[in-house]
This record gives sequence, C-alpha cells and structure tokens, in this order.
Amino acid sequence: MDDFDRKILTLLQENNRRTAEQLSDQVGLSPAACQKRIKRLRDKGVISREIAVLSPAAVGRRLTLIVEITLERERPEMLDAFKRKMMNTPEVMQCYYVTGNADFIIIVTARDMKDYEDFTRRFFFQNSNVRRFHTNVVMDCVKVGLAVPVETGSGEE
Amino acid sequence: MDDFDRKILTLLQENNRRTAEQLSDQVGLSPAACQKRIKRLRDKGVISREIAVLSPAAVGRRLTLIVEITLERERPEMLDAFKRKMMNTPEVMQCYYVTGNADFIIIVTARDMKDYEDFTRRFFFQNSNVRRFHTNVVMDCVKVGLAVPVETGSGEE
DNA sequence: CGTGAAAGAGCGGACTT
DNA sequence: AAGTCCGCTCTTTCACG
Repeated sequence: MDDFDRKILTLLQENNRRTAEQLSDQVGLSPAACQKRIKRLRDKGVISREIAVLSPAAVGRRLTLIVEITLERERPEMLDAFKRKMMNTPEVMQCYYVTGNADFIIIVTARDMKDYEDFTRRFFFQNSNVRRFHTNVVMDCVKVGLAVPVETGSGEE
Repeated sequence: MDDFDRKILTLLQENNRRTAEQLSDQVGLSPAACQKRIKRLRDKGVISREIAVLSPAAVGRRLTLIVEITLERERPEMLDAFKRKMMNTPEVMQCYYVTGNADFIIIVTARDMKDYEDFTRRFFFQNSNVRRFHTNVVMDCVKVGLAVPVETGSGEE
C-alpha cells in the first residue's frame, strides 16, 4: 500500500466508474498498472464492495431517522436475534451496536411519518425485548457517505 | 419507474459492476434495454453516485464512533459554518442535522482512541460553539450501507 | 511497471411492436 | 414510448518485454 494505491482508493471512493485511463492521468501510472492495483485491492478486500447510491427522495423515501434503542436484556442470544432482524429489514440502512446510553443506534428511511410510525409499531412495540427507543428526525443530511480517509501512515502496508 | 427499474436498482445497489448481460438474466429484459434504463436512471438522478466502499480496518481505521453534538447557539450562520466544517473533514463519514436531544449526529472513523481524542480536542474543545458532545463507541457495525428499499408503490413514477 | 493484441462490455442508430 | 438487433468504439485483460 503506497501513495499510488492511496490515490486510486481516494478517487474510486468518489466515483468507481472512472476508467483506468482517467485514473492513470491523475495517479501518474499507466492504465494497465492502475488496473492491476485495483484488482489487487479488490482481491485483498481493501475494496469491499462497489455500489450504486440512490437518491432516497427519488424513490419516495423522504424521511431519514436515527433511532437509539435500549434493550430489556443484553443476553448474547437476544443481541444476535436483534442483529439478525436488523440485517433482514430493508428499511434499516445502518445498524451499530454501541457503548453509551443506548445499546443500538440505527438509521432508518421512511416514506413519511405515518410510514415510520408503522415501523415503530411493528418493530419496537411488538418486540418485548426493546425497553425504550429515542427517535431523532433528520432535517438535513449534511454529509452522507462511507468514504474513509486513506492518508499516508494509515497503518497497514 | 416500473418493476424492471426497481429490480435493476436493487441489483445495482448491491453491486454496480454487474454487466448489462448479467442484469438482463435476472431482470428479464435484453441487455440493451437494461443499459438504456440505467442511463435514464443516472440522468434523472435516481442513481446519484457510484462508489467503491473500503474496509475501514484494511486502511487502518479500526474505530467507528457516533457522536451527538449540541451547539451553544443555533443561529443560521453558526449552523452553516458547522455544516461546512463537517463537509471538509475527512474523518467525518456522515453528518446529520437532527431534532431531538442533540443538534447534530455524526459518524467518525479513527485509527484508535488516541487518534479520536486528538480529533475531539481539535474539533470540540477548540470550537467555542460546541456546548457538549456525547460519544458512542461502536462495538459492532451490524449493518453498514446506503441502500434504500425500492419496492413497488414507493411514490414517484 | 509498461506495451500491445484479443476478448468483452458499453453505446447509439435503425427498425419493430 | 419502449424493446430488440446489430455495429462501432472504448475498456479491460493478459502475455510478454
């Protein structure tokens, strides 16, 4: 992992449809060399996925909510069951198991408030292991992304 | 926006490097038709970005933190300044302006705890407009993604 | 790491329903 | 208006220098 790799990763995090030729201009390597590096980064799992990002509004999901959830009991099997449920629920875009006041923090999309209310009913009130939850309504998605800073000295070589 | 579009979007959200031919198999349209639909979805902004996702651990970012931030004063110019700063800070992966107990919720990566401490110093203690902040350390990224559910009846046609 | 040829994918036009 | 078929072009891929 050198500066060439880091430049490539930074560019691909912004847009992965760049051609090897475009990359080569900005990186200072031949197109083929860029592609070999990309292949290596994919195989090693440094690049874990390559995805299309949709505009939630364009598919009718105008609301984003961040919910802090506290469970009744933190038994391992309960945690796993809860995690599994989050994985299998498409409305849940992200789910983190955390320390702090809450046990879980999740990011959810909904069409509107009524849609979210339905979700809470199905999900929280109907789930006896959820002690309480606190909802934050997102007014502005200031920055949304999965991009990680990849500057020199990041650790792995 | 019909079921064909929805299938295509669902598949591309999972992996945008599928070829039109692969898509055509699962969608039930000719490769060319798939491509034209993709182009339309890109032009309309339904597909807003196409990106590579890195494994944070593979680039030496082993910690994820979710921070709830309350500002001293919520004047519009202060809000804008804060938002701009979030945009320009690579460690901040996501930033949401929210209702609820806090004003902002941000998701941050760090190499380790010391690295995060440095970040809080530079960012919160040195910023007189930050009244307080509460840190949640992420123990498990159960689900990480930007994928939006795109089922029938989502709204827009 | 760079070069060059072959395979493959994307793109656009013309025609059909 | 949208789908298919068919060419052309650009990209990726791989063997070799």
